[in-house]
Amino acid sequence: VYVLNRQISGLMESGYCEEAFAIYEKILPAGCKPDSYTYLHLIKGFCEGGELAEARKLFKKVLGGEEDHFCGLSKVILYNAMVHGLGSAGLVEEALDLVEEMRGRGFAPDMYTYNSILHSLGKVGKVTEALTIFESMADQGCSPDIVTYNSVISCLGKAGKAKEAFELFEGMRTEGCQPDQVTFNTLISILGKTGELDLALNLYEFMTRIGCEPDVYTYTSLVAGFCRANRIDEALVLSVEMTEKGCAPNTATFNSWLDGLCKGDKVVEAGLLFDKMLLLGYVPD
RNA sequence: GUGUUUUAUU
Repeated sequence: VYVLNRQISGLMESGYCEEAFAIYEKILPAGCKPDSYTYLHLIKGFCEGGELAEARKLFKKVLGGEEDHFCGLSKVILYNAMVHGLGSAGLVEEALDLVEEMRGRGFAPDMYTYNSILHSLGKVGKVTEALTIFESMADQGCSPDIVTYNSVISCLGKAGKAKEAFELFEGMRTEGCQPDQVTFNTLISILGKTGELDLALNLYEFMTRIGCEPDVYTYTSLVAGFCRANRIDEALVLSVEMTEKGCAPNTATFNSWLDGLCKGDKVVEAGLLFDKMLLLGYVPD
């Protein structure tokens, strides 16, 4: 099963749902038995591939009946994967129903469950609902962790509540939760959208100083922010700094650069950069 | 030995 599971997982990663499922169908004939990993990879892959119906079908097959194949942890992981898949597809109500179902069967939601739900609420703009759950989760035995804070900060930022996002940034520190690279990247991105670019630069320096290395997310947020504000020269300075520090750009970074060049009426240069991007083997999206 | 959650561009 291990080998076949790895194949399923690999095919799913590359978006080959059908092919992955074909491997699954070969498990029994091969004299093996699908295990919880098999179903996790299949359910997760189908969800990511937008094949929710297939994911639901498998989920029901393996957890819908009376039979009990897997240990509690495996079942919680499968529930969490399905909750996340539904939530990411914008089906928050269905995801919440599934959380109720797991509760009813005696499986307490864990950090993954809460964090997935919070993320999907943020994604559909249900900030109030997210905050309610955020504030009550500690009573349910799940104190917010770094992922929770980062997710809710991002959710507030997307809702245009930059002030509240920074209040939560303070809040997490008073609760003894150390901000990490993702926290800073999230905040820098928010500041890039509100146009508070000098504050963004302050945070960029600060994160470095306390040992959080800026990465491609940091630089792409900064470059995009400066381009948005038509401060192309500063975007360029940051781009040079990025490469000097050995941080490789990716397609999103190229998109920001192209955007900045076009905004700066340097369409010819944008064309040249695009050619260079292709030459370097980057795939435009 | 394969395990589910958070951040960037348009």
